[in-house]
Amino acid sequence: MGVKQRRAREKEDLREEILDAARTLFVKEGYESVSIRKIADKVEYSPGTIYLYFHDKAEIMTKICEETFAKLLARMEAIKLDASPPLDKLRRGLRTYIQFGLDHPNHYVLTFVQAKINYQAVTVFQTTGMQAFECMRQCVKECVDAGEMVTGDADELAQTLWAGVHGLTSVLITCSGFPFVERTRLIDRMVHTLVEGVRRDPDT
Amino acid sequence: MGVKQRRAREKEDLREEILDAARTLFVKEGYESVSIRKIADKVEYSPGTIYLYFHDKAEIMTKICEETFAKLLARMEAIKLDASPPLDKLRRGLRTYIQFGLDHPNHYVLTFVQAKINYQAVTVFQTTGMQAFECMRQCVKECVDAGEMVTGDADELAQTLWAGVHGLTSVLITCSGFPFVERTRLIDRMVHTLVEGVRRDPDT
Amino acid sequence: MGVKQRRAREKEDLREEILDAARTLFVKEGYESVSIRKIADKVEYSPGTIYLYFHDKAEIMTKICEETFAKLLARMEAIKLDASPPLDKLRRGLRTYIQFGLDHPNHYVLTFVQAKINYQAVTVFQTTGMQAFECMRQCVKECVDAGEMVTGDADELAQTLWAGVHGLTSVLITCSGFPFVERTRLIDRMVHTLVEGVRRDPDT
Amino acid sequence: MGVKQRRAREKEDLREEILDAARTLFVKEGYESVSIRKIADKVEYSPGTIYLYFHDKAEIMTKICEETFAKLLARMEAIKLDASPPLDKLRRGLRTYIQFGLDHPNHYVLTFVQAKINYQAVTVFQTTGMQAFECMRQCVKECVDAGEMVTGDADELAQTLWAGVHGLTSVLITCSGFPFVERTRLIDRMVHTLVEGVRRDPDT
DNA sequence: TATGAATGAGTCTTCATTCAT
DNA sequence: CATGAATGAAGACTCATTCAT
Repeated sequence: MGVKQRRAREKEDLREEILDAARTLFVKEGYESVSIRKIADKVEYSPGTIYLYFHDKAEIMTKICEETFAKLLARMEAIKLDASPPLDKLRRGLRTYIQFGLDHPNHYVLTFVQAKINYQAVTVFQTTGMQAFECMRQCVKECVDAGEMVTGDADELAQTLWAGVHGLTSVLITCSGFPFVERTRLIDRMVHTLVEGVRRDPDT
Repeated sequence: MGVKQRRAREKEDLREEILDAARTLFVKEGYESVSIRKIADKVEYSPGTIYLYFHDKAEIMTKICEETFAKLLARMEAIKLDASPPLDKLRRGLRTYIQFGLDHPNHYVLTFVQAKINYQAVTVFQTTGMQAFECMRQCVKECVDAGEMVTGDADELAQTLWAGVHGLTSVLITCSGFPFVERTRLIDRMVHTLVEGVRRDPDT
Repeated sequence: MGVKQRRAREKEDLREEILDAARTLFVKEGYESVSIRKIADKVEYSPGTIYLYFHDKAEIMTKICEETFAKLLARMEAIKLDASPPLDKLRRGLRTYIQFGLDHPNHYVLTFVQAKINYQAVTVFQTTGMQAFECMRQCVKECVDAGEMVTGDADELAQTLWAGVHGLTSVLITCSGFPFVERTRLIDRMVHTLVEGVRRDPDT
Repeated sequence: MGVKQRRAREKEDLREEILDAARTLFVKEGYESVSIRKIADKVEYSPGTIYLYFHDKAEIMTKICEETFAKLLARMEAIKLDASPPLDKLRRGLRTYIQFGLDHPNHYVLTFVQAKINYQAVTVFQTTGMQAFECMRQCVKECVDAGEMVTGDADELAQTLWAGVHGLTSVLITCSGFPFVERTRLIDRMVHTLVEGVRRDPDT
């Protein structure tokens, strides 16, 4: 039985290697510009071998998106356990999202910027993707319920906050030529601005 | 001389038709997935004809980006004439940016989302693009100078605001499947949130 | 009538300009690699205009070959008037042939090297081309008749001599990288060798 | 291991078939006029397959030239072993060269006539090509050293002889329409003429 | 499991040529 | 006479995919 397991692990290993290679290449050169051959070369297997692990090129992209969402979801769900006051929890949530993008820029840009364009990995967006968004919605909901936030639809507020952090995350990753001020200052400012912007006016 | 002029106009017309067709296709299928043939088919001319109007495929993309920035810049510069109080002017600037994206979604997404990835139209980003950003920075500067805004680097603040409105604009255009709340509410909320977020605490 | 003549001359001029441009380009880049557009650009007319002067691209090549043979024939026929002793006349004929090639390397290589490959300008080879060869055959014939040459078929001898001078002419033009000894020495040597080689052994 | 070997041989076979097809077509229609498709059609494979064997069209030409020089060099080097008197050896060398061209007309004309014009296979000309020429130079040198030849630079003499035999070889192959006298007589005559032409005058 | 060979459809691009003006 | 616009066919080359081994 040991052999079978090792085989399974090895198989899983190669699968992961292929995903790694593809992700890197997709980000660097764009989905369409990456050929199966290039991926095969990078993992040092023949092009045909790729097809033993993935049905076609599109499936590779799909798997990468799924991976991304799974990773993101894991991080976001960890927030749920946070017992800080609601607004702090929200702040942490926003930071976590941005940090996730910066920690996995390839995953992030591929999934949230390229995938929407070059490829329709629709399903995963509507399942795991929504779950991740749901985490943020929860944080907002708690603030609203705690009376810490301006009155308003939790969806509306959550979508606004998400759009804000996504905006910063994506430009930080993609606009490499832009003369940004120091990254941490920008992140702090964004989080601060968004939270202050939706916070209930203290003296009302 | 009339003939020559008519000719010139017709030529300009086809040029514009090609740009329109290309823009639509690029947005729908991604730069790399759009072949010259597809563009030619769409305008109902032969592939060779495209080359009478553009040097190559890349030039088509470049021209679209230039067009976009020129349009955006025109709208943003109009803000400068606005004589409203600084914060109002800033609000108007943010709304103008978002509205521009929604009015020209193809232009916007191509230039601000795809171009950065699939293609390097570097120059125009560093010239006209920076000019457009400069408009926003000016608005921010005025608020700071008028003491209406939290103390802080104008660049830092302007970059934060831009990232915010870009975030909303891009998700509204690209995440067509997402269950957004009503668009105008979201825009209002974003503008309100960002401005309140950077505004000087009134009682300090 | 003067206008008509001028027009006719101008027309002839452009025709010649086109031939000049084409010849140069054909030699530099090869027949197939030269487009009508390149020729048109070089003479600063539109591609369509070329077709007012030549039926198609092949005809341009044909005309160049005809021109070449006409020029060659003119030079070779001048030899006929030479009243020197037969062997001297032959020597002069051989030199004239080589010199023609070196004076008009473009013409020569195009007609005698490229045309045979890229294009079949058959007719002119069999008419003017044969006339030029006939001149050489005449020279040989005179030597034979004067008893200055080894007994043998005049055709056989003439063909040998022609092959010899053609060999030298063509390698001098085309093998630009080869470390040839000084050109005049080589020409002298070739002419000397060929003539001594076919000369009647003096003591028999 | 037998399978691998058979595979390797089959691969080598197709490679050779492609070279054969290309050589024939290049000679008949000229390098530029032959498309990869035409070659593919001739060997009854798809165009893409050609690229599994050669990097690009130019490489096919390069390989043909290399093949030619290798074959020529082999024949010429065999001469070195010849123990005949110097002049006989030289005669044999000249004949060998001509015969090589007539035995491999496609190889010859491609390499020595077309390649120089349509294509720059520079390297091989300067290596193997020079080695082949060196053989002829050796033969000449031996004659000079043995006092059998007119005094003179061995390079000058060798170049003259080579130009002579090349001239005959190339016209015999390319001027198919020309009314040549019988081929063997022409060859005999050329060899005889050249050798007599450079031979030391016996009574000096 | 892995591969090497093969292919058909497609890529961007160029070109000789035509024709209305 | 001259041209600018247009095109259909073809160019070299790439690629996702299949399949026999």
